[in-house]
Amino acid sequence: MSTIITPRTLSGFMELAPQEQVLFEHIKNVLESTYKSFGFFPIDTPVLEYSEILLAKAGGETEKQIYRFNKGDTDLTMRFDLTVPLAKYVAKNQGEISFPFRRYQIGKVYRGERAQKGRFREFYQADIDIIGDGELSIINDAEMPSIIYNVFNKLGIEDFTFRINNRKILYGLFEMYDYSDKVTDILRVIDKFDKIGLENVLKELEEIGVGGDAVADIVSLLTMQGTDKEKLAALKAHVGKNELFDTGVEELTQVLYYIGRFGVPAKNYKIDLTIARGLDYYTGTVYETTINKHPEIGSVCSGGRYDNLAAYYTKKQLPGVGMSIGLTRLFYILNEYKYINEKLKSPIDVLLIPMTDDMSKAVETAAVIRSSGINIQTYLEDKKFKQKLAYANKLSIPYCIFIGESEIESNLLTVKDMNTGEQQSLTVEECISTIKNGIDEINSEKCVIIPE
RNA sequence: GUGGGUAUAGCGCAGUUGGCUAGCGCGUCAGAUUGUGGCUCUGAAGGCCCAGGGUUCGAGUCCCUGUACCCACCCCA
Repeated sequence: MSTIITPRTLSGFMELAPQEQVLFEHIKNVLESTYKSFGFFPIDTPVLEYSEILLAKAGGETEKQIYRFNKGDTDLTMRFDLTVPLAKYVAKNQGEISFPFRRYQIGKVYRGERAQKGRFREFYQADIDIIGDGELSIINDAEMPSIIYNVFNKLGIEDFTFRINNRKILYGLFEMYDYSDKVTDILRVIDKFDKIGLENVLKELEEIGVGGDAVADIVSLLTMQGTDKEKLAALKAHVGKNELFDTGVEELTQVLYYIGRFGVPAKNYKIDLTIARGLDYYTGTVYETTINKHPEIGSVCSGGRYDNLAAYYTKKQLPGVGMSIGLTRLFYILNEYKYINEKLKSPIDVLLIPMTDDMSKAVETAAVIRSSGINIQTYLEDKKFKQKLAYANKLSIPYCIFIGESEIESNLLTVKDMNTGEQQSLTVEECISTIKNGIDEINSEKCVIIPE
């Protein structure tokens, strides 16, 4: 015998059991249908691109985390997000696209970093972006979270918070105080405020050579507690000294004004001036979203506004705004903490169990039932009756139909509801409507059930 | 890339001061008068104890090296 190779999967690559995969697909479908309901078209771009395309802007951290290799003379890179490929796509097809261009894309992306709890090397992103031709209304920045709100709402996730900021405020503020050259470092430290607290933030800032009263003032402004109104008021007190800052404050005010009009409840969003992250192409509004019960896993949906995404590929000015759900991470949280509705884990509605040697009646009946839109499998193997039932049970199939001699004789089917254990004799038509009602009831349930 | 931890059955884990013929739970498979699953009971299959070297009469247990994985940092969805 030849050598056995241990079957194993790379670290950081999620591989699901079939029943979990069904739940994953359910969630994915909710995202997709919701995105469509807001007027987004799907696109799909390759997993591999020329390195020069994907790395046009990159540099720094992203470059280190990239999967890159050569095939022959071609320098290839695996996409690490869906936004850069979108930029290429829009630049390449700008002649055919009708602006504003609303597209969604759900696909796997790759980052060669160390895997961790809730952090993967291969993961799904579910992006929505709106790209404008030359200009794009700030109101789009308020619509974005409302779309994600709808997604979460449909899934059954209610306890989450959009944390919203505007980078112009941050950049303007640091311009005011002549710290422009150190913005990136400063923001990285301030971003840790939630984790390490005010004192450590100030200490770390001093370590990177940024200290004094001016810095303390900025930090206390950015980390101030209070309502959104109070934060906006505090920001407005600084208006008039820096144009960029003023624009940022104005934009944030607009976004906050409209987000409620788009139907997002006040409990689901707030200003957080310490948010600065996301890839560095963001230039205005930025968002981060956390499931309130599991902040340790990090953001499940981030995004923001970019003034000119495709600058590397075209001279045309193409501003956009987008958000991206980290679907793999979201699923990981929901699955890990058993928040997913187990009732949805079978793609099979009915298992038809024949009890005669001749299966013709069973096979024919299954075809009739299937044509009515019910997912049905016929159990064809020669096993004991209880094993057939156990099979249905293990796969969480909600209904079984038995066809034996007495059923053939009476021309009625025995239908068993696997949850209640109840059985009844029904005609094919009755059987179809009974099962359909049951299935509809199950499918109307939410995917996610998070206990209080 | 930096720091810490872990490596024993498909999965989750025990293995006490070196004495192992290596166990337990879950899962898998098979049975408990052959048209009724989940619960229970009985039984079975399944391990080069991560790899290589060393100490020892004797190593799953101790030491060294390597590798893989996990956690944290960094960064991010």
